[in-house]
Amino acid sequence: MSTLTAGDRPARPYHHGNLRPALLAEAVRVLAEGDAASLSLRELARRLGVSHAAPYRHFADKDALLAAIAQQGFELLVAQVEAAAAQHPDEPARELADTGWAYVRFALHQPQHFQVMFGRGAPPATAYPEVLAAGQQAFGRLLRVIEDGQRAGRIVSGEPRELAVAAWSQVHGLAILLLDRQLPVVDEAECEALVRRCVQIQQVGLGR
Amino acid sequence: MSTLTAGDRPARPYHHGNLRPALLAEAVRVLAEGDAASLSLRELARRLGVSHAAPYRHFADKDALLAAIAQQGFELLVAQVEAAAAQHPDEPARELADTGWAYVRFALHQPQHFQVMFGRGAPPATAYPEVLAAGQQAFGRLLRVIEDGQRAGRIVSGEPRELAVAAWSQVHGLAILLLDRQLPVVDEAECEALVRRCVQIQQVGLGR
DNA sequence: ACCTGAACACCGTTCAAGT
DNA sequence: ACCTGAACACCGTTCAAGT
Repeated sequence: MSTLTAGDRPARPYHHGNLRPALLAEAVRVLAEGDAASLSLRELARRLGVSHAAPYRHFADKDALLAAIAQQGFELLVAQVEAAAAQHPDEPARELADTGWAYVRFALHQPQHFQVMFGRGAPPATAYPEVLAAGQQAFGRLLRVIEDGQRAGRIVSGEPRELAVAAWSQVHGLAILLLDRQLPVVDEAECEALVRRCVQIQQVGLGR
Repeated sequence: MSTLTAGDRPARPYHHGNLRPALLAEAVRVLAEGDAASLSLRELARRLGVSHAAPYRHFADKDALLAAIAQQGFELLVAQVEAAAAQHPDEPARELADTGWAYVRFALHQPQHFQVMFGRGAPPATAYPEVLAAGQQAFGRLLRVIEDGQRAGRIVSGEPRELAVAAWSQVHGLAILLLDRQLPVVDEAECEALVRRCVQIQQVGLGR
């Protein structure tokens, strides 16, 4: 009874060794169906066939679990933005537009991560230095696009950090409003069109 | 014992009549110290000296209470944006900048309302038609600024709704990032400078 | 009409104790 | 080293019963 014969599959494969990654993966799965507030450590433990106290061996508390997911998210975001920016390195306008759309697409495709990274029940990033660092790396990537564009004479001169904040806040706002369903958009194609149009407006200028 | 003499103050003034507004006011007070997730109906009831079941006489559930606060928030926002926009009706660039700053200032000064209106544990606006309508009224106010500017020849031509979305997402992104402390800003003066600079960048155009 | 008290099914977190 | 089980102090929500 207490030993497994060859044909048996262990009923709870997470008992030893990989509970931490299993908790993270399961959390992302649960987040896909709800928000961070309705995610519970007890439910994760239940799903993984482990006692409700077991997660506390791997995470100090619920916020620490969320912070780990946020960090993961920033790494994914950096990778995707990087890939988008790399496609047209000598067309700054297009590079910026692709970068912006990659940002919003990430928010729409990985809402679980995005929601934990920003807004709602997200743990205050300031309390988790690794998360803060991951976020700044993503910002740094955008900064490079701006600086390259300035060198190529295709982006207005000015403090690059300010221009990057302007560009970031634009796409960040779009991502949030789209996720909150505050904009009348039905499918992803419409999303992309809207985002590219807004980025274009920002490039050309709203005033006259 | 069971009657109040002239000098007595009733220990629980909310027992009859005004529990609903009292709950809303107390909720805003509690939200000032935490987020929507950590607001509890039981705590509100406790603070108001009422049983934990009493709130359910006035709100179907916790989300309904939050939706009522969100609606209040949209009304406040519309009033403040309206006041800002009215100051320089014949200088569209300035009007747009003032409107944008009024939006972000609202988010910074009334974070309790802003958080419930957008993101985090906010009740899905789609479930509360009054909230949706209040939000659209705010958007409509911005739309008017854009259209007036176009008529005056100071804002680029194009679909006004698209231009309004671009402007909205810009300031909305700024508001969220500032509230999340993702931007290195220390006081309100710096916030205002940053917001006005971003709005200016959007007006002049990022590209060249 | 409005409020109470008990009840149910949940949480996060801690801690002694087990293997 | 990692996990369990009981325990504590909370939740949201419902419902019979009180005034």
